[in-house]
Amino acid sequence: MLKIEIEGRGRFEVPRGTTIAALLEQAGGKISREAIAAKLNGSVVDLRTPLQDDASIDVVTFDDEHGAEIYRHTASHVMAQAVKNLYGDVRLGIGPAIEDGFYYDFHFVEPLGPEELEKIEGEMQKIIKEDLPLERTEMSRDAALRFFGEQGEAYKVELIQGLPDDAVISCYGQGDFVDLCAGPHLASTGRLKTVKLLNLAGAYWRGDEKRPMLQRIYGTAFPKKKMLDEYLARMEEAKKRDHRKLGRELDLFSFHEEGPGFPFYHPRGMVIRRELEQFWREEHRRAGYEEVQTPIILNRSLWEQSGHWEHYQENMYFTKIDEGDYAVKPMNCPGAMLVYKAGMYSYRDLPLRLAEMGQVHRHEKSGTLHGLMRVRSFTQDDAHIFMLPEQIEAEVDGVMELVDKFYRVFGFTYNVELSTKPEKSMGSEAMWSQATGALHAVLTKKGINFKINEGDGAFYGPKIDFHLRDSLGRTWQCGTIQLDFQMPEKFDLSYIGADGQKHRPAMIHRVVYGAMERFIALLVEHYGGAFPLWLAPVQAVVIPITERQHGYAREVQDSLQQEGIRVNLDDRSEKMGYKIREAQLQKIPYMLVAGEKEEAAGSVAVRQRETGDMGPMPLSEFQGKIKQEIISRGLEG
RNA sequence: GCCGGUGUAGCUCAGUGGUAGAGCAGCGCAUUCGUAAUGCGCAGGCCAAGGGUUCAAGUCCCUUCACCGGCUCCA
Repeated sequence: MLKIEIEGRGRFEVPRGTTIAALLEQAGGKISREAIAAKLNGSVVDLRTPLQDDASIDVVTFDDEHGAEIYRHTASHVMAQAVKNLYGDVRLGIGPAIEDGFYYDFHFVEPLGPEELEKIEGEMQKIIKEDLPLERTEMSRDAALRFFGEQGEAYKVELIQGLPDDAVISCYGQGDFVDLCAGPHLASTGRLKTVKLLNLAGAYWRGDEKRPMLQRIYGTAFPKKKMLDEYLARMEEAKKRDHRKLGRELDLFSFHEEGPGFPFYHPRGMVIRRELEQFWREEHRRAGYEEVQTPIILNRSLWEQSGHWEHYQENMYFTKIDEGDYAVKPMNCPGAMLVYKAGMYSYRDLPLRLAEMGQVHRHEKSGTLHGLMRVRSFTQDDAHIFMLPEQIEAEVDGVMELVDKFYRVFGFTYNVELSTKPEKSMGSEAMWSQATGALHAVLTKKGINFKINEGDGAFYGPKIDFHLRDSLGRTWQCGTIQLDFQMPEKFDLSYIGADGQKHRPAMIHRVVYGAMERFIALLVEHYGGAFPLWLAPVQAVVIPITERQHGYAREVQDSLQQEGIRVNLDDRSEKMGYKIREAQLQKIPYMLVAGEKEEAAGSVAVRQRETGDMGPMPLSEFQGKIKQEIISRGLEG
């Protein structure tokens, strides 16, 4: 008999070879119903695993770390089986679980239409009802290659060939469906409760655009119908926050066929942008930056010198002036180089922090454009820091602090990535490892959690990226800190050291917001259009109850306007309820109702967007209060 | 750029080969109202663009453009 300890349930004795599932059944209670897999001595295994030695077991349920992943991975296998049942002639790609769901990539002979999803879902239900056990089998590399080769599963064959020599090759099968898979999986298909196929998309095999494009079906699965409903409801809510929808509804910006990827800012969107810039200038002045501006169009020779001509050309726009070739800038750095070169610097002048709100143009592929998140013309809140080599760590640290300060003001949480040398790059291996090492050191020293993004650096240097999430959970790169030893070299930058000799400065490229466009898009989604007072395009609207108060309402408006408050007057011939409704929908922070009583008292009845009616308040008092709130930018102190 | 989908009034959407519709928004008139929609009326369209099939095309076919969901790429 084996002695098995079940975490939280005590010790059990079972004969050797008993499966975990059987043991859990013996243990009784909901544990056997809720178990998805088990941790056997620390590693996650199938419930169908037979026990061979004394061990301790920790049950994995849907809410545990790998629970949902295993659950949905099984769902993806069931989907693949359903697809094979329905459309025999189909080759399988890969089908992992992802955040909130799963997908499977297929190569169909005839492309699949979205109306087919329902049919596949129906077939999945059948398979679930059959409650087929998922059997794990291990096979030798040759056997596996033969097995999948005979079935014409070319992609699986490729996967097997790519496995390391010492890999255990395992398959999971349910019914007559067998898939290459490391597992673990649910014990049987019947353990799946609700599955839902969500959408259909194209995806390159192995994410490589030179390889065939497969069709990817996305879906999700939950152990309870209610959880699925909640998930779908959450997605619906998230769609309402989509900045493209709110941008139109709140009249912030627009796009036109005449300029795909080129945003048009409307007056209200422009207010947000200017407020962000103003805040940015204040903070950067405080952090020791000076501001410059460089031209949008510059001569080809500059781009050849910077390396953009060679490394970035496919993203650039070109034009001719007289007979000369010019490029529209895709980055601000070469301009900043020329600014630096216009002067003479001593080591005492460094670090020199030159900031630039620089509008750049990049030719992004048509399919990648996405509202304000991904555009072809955007303004970077750029800066180039020229410094002594020994100042690198302190400067990187300073920028990280600045980024953190900014994101905290807006209540964003972010994740950090370190991107290393890409294939297409300039500079020696030594330079790259020195620069990458420096960034790595600062991140480690600050104790920041970060992910390494192999090969994702800029062509001139490695970078630390800051990513924010949109309403649907997609992440977007915003802030970035790029360390660059290349440009100073290319442009022969120098400073005079204490020794009276010329030395080469190091340089950082960095943005905090990233791009104004993207950051605004994220703000719209983050706040659901209800901007904090200091950013709100319209901060207050005066609502007279009848025409008799129009004169007074105008006085109120004038008085607030004189104080620099963005205030509208709604003097249309509508009922108050109508005007309030509209102001609420426009997410205007304050509604100031001006009726007979208020006029007599020189007050306004204040209605706040979130809290509702706050009752009457003398106009002067409201004025002081709103001004204070604007100045504080919603921050404490 | 690639795969799939979608394009009808400012917005949201009906319209499945036989005379372009609704709600909201807009405009006009009436109404003068106390915290999320007052009533009546009037306008508003080269059905994304171009080509084709047909006696007849918003509707079927082709091409292009834009957008949406992904992939790739990136701030």
